[in-house]
Amino acid sequence: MVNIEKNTELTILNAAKKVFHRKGFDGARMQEIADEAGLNKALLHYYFRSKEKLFQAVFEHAFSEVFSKINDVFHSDFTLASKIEVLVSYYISFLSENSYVPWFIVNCIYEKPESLKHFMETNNFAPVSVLQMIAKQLKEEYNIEIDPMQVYMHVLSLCIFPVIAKPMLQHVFGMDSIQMNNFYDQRKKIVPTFIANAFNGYKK
Amino acid sequence: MVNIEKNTELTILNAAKKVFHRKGFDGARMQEIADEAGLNKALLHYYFRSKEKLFQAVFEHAFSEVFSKINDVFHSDFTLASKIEVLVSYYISFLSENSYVPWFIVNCIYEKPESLKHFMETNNFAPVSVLQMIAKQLKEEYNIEIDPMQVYMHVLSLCIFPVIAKPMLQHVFGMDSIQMNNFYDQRKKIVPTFIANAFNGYKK
DNA sequence: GTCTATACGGCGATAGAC
DNA sequence: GTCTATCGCCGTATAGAC
Repeated sequence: MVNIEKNTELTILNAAKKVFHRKGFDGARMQEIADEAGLNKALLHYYFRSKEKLFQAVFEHAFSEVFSKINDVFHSDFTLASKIEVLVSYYISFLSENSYVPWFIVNCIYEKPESLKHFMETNNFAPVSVLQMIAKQLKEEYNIEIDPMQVYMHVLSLCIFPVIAKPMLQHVFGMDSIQMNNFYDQRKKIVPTFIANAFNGYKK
Repeated sequence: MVNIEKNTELTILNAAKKVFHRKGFDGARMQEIADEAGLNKALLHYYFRSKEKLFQAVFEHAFSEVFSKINDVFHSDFTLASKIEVLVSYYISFLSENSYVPWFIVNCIYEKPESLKHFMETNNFAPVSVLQMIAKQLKEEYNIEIDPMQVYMHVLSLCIFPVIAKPMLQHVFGMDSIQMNNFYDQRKKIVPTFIANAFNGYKK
């Protein structure tokens, strides 16, 4: 592999990202990361003391990439339906092109829950305000009073699960890559419509 | 641990189930399974030749437990809304009490896709007929014509993802076990209502 | 900073006594 | 069938030359 990056540290980090995303923590090998980076195994330990530390760096990057978007969108100034439309569209695009990311995050949380705890402590991430925002808009725009956490879960589920299940769709239903792309592309319209229809259903 | 089971093979299988579900394939240790079973490591190899074979046995059990229910319900004789209500209620109960199962299955599919392939080949599992059934009922009962795979994914997503995300809910929102139980219990009503509302929304 | 060589431990698997 | 002891490999981490 050609070393395009300016410095070695970044080369290692990018290689580690690829390998951890493919294999998870236990499955990844320092040797494989070294090969991917076109460097020597000893260098990984020179820059990041241990496999653990290297993993932590990769995890935090992936986690904030996914979760910062939610905060941004929900604290903007649009209707709930618009916010959901933007969020769903963004997620389905981003995640279906990086389909290892949601698996990676979920996998981390089961394999190494300390990673998430560490992330939560260092970045002071405040997801509760998102819930308050949802509750407020549900009440004002639809006159619905249900646990905003439930709605939050509906939205995340409909975006994230189908991406996690990608390999299952391939193997169980034999979908090829063109069918997959169509499927995710259609979902960008279908999911916001589905949610909006559901909200309107409560009104009557 | 007390050996309650009749035969050793079953003792090992149950221990293996617990450990694989906790740690995944790479994370699990044959020693840990032996300890969990209250038996010796060598015995695992006596009954199941290798770690691989033992894993395969555990995987197939978990996978068929989850997927056979879908087939049963969708080939029954009720309205689509009723089917979904039954399925959602069953899944949320079963999965929230066995929250490692969905993670385990997803994890397997990323870590060892051959496992799924092997399962599909030995049990001739036909999920396409479920899709045809959904399409038929959507048309007849709601006059909706959308890709049934999309609807199928909506249902699975809303059931399975919140269970996969359980550890995230605990760590990010600090929910305790009582709050979690309430949350999943409420979902049994909220999700079928949500879906039914959405379907009715297409009518107008 | 980057490399080669190697120490050290852990884990899957097997041999062999009972 | 069940156990103890041990082999042999592989993977993380480090020592040390350049």
